[in-house]
Amino acid sequence: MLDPVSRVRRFNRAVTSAVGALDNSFLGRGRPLGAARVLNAIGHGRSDVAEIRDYLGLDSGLMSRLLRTLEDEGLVETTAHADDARRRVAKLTRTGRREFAAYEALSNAQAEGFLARNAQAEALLAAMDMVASALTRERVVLDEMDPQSEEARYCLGEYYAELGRRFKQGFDVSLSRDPDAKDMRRPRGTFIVAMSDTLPIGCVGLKGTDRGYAEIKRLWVAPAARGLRLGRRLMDAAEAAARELGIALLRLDTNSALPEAGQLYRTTGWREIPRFNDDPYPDLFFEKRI
Amino acid sequence: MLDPVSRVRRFNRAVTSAVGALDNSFLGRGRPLGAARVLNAIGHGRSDVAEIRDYLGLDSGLMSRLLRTLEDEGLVETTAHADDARRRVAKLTRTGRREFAAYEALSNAQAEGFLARNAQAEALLAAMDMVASALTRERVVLDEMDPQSEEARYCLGEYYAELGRRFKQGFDVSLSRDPDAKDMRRPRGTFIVAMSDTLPIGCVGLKGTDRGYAEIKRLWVAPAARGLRLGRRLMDAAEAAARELGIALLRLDTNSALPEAGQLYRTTGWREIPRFNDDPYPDLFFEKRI
DNA sequence: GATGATATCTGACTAAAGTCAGACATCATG
DNA sequence: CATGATGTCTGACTTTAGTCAGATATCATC
Repeated sequence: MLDPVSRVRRFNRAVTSAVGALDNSFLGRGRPLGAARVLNAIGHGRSDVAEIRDYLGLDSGLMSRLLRTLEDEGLVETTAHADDARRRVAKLTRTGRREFAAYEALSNAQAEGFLARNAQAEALLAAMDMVASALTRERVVLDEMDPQSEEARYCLGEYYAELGRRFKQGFDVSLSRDPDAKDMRRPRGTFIVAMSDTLPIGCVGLKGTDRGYAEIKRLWVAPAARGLRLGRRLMDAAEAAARELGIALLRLDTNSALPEAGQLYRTTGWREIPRFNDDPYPDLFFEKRI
Repeated sequence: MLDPVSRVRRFNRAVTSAVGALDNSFLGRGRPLGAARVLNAIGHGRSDVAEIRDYLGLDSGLMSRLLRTLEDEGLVETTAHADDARRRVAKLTRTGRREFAAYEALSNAQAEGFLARNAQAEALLAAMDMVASALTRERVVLDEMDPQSEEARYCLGEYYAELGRRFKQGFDVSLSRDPDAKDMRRPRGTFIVAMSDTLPIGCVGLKGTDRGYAEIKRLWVAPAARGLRLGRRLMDAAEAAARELGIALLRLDTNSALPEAGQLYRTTGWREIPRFNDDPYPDLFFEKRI
């Protein structure tokens, strides 16, 4: 009853019935679930027919028929793909967008209802983030993004907030050497965000300099995503990007108040070096030749 | 993307696909999901056909046919109910138990695999408990149980551990007036456990005395279940039980290090009274006439 | 023991989901 | 431009799920 496996299974039972309830509310719009799922996949930006089929795990025959019924209802239009006329691209018509919005409203209402029923919403959301991150860990994708994109700014905000909590003296961005966004764009550097579905759960910056090396900056992993070895994946991706950009030497600075970071660097081929800048926050400096 | 509703919806998507994967592994045993579900419901102790039908939300015709296919496979036997021959009772045959065990093994393997893939298992399990409790809050049932049952002892263990964390000086059960189990059994008193599915998530004891009042003891709500107003429900149930037992006056002691408890008592008709025992831990005393 | 209620079962459906083989157009390649 | 590969579509299925109207047996009650 109380062993870990039972707890996981209790969780499974609880969410199974919640998921079933949401499916039921979708049926309320008088369309079989299969068609509703295709409509929603298109609404969420999946346009390539093969991609949708793959995402929903449908047979090509079935997929084709579902698309046909949506076309007959006037909700979807399909056209040949611009680069390859064998492939088909689906998009919503005006009516289709309206119908999609109705499904979105159902989903949102369900989520809002759930939140409204529960006090302690923040603790609950943090728990849901954690579970969702663990469930989708195989599907975390690392995307290179502009350091001023919404996703990147979210990560950086969380990162600064965490430093503020972790450092005894707090953390004030303006005192730190805040890297210029332009140094973290190709071809000088890059900025990588780890996305779990639509939620950014980690980031790392590669900042180009004119001093014969590039710096790793802003490595952050969301609390909900710790234990998934995401820090390592982000560092690997940053190194790979550096190699692509012809960078041979990497440096970084960190603080001993972040022991898990130091640990990661030490076990992945970085070696400690003397201070190489005058930023007030770091007290540990590393270098890696790649 | 980052608003609460989106986070809930991301969670929904994550668990939807996890649930789908488990359903798929069930299909691997060559039996449609409907039949597998009935078999598993019986295996988990639901024997009454009407109860299973209700639990799974099936039409009586469909239920009947699913039972027939399981009987034809030799997995299930149905007999008339001892008290009412209209009702049917299903039980697994020897082969049925073996088949049920195979499904259990699949579920367990899935859960174990999930746990094995994730470090930080305890944090993750706590998060899953919290989410599951929130999802099933309408289905929390309060059961009177023996204070020495496994469920009760689990609750008490968690309760003591929490006091140890909350009290500056720690908490040692042996120093406290640990109520005798026999005082928390009918007809002197009772012990109530809040069960969410198979997990105990809260408890309260009603301890009979020979001093003209009964005491409320061991009110505990699992961290994962806070915010569900469970404390209030437990107290209401304890009062109702006291009334049933002809008890007119209730007392309890608590500690100001547990502010949410004091808050609950004050808002539910309890009034503070002078110390009425010499237990070293409490510093607040309440009374309520019912 | 007649009567209405209850629990299950059967027959006769429909709808939805899924499978599979081939048809057809298009693509990449030599 | 012939050839094999790829992506989608159609037709012809099967299986699963679900619905509904009686039929049948049993129960509680008068």
